[in-house]
Amino acid sequence: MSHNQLYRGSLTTIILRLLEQEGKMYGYEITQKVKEITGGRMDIKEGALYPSLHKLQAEGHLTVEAEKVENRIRKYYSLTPQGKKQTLAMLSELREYMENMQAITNPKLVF
Amino acid sequence: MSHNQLYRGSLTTIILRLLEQEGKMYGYEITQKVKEITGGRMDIKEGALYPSLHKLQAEGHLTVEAEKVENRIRKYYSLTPQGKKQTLAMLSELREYMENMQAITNPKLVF
DNA sequence: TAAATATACATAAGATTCTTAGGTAAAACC
DNA sequence: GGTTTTACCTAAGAATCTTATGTATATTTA
Repeated sequence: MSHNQLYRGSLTTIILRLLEQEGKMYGYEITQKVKEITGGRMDIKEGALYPSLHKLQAEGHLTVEAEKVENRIRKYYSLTPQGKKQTLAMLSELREYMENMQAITNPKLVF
Repeated sequence: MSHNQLYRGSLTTIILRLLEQEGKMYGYEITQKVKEITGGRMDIKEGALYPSLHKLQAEGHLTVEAEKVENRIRKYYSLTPQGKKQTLAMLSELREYMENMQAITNPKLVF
């Protein structure tokens, strides 16, 4: 993801949020989208991405449909209703995480 | 830390930043401080904390001095010069992480 | 006053999530 | 024709955490 341990644990949130925005995406597309959005500062590794997608699918958060484009297979993933709920939950947890880390690293001044 | 995978990878940053602010702290004190700052929403587990402190010390980021208070041992940790550099580096990485996650989850509108 | 909780340290087994390294295959570029 | 890009995949090992357990003293509560 980025040589940086902080990214550990956030891949699921990223996948879900991108799918919520884009409707449906295939794996390789997700890696490129993340590079594009972050100006190359984040790099989703395929060894992390594909197992994550399979797990989300197994848990019922994603559905998949294969499509043949230019003689190559693409597997398009999209959110199930359960996956949409999960996305909202994880985005809310991300906000709470950031607030907590802000509170710890930038303590408010007490008079 | 918090049932939530997002926190995975941020313990080191938390320890270093608290030590930067407080000068010196002992392990148990760190767990209490984090609870206090986050209103109980974060809970550093001892099974994660102590190995982390030992690792930071082994890497040369922390020094330790034991002190006996009310017949109990406290191990006070403080930042080495190298640890201070590391703290700045990790805080900068935290900011970059948050900016990247913001960019992905709250995409700016393009007109 | 006895039991429970809080303070204070520690380690070990197992879970989870990642990186690294490898593999297959077709299209596009040089 | 060889390299890069596109597109999927898995397995071994690393890193970080949780859970469980252990030791020991002090304080609070029933």
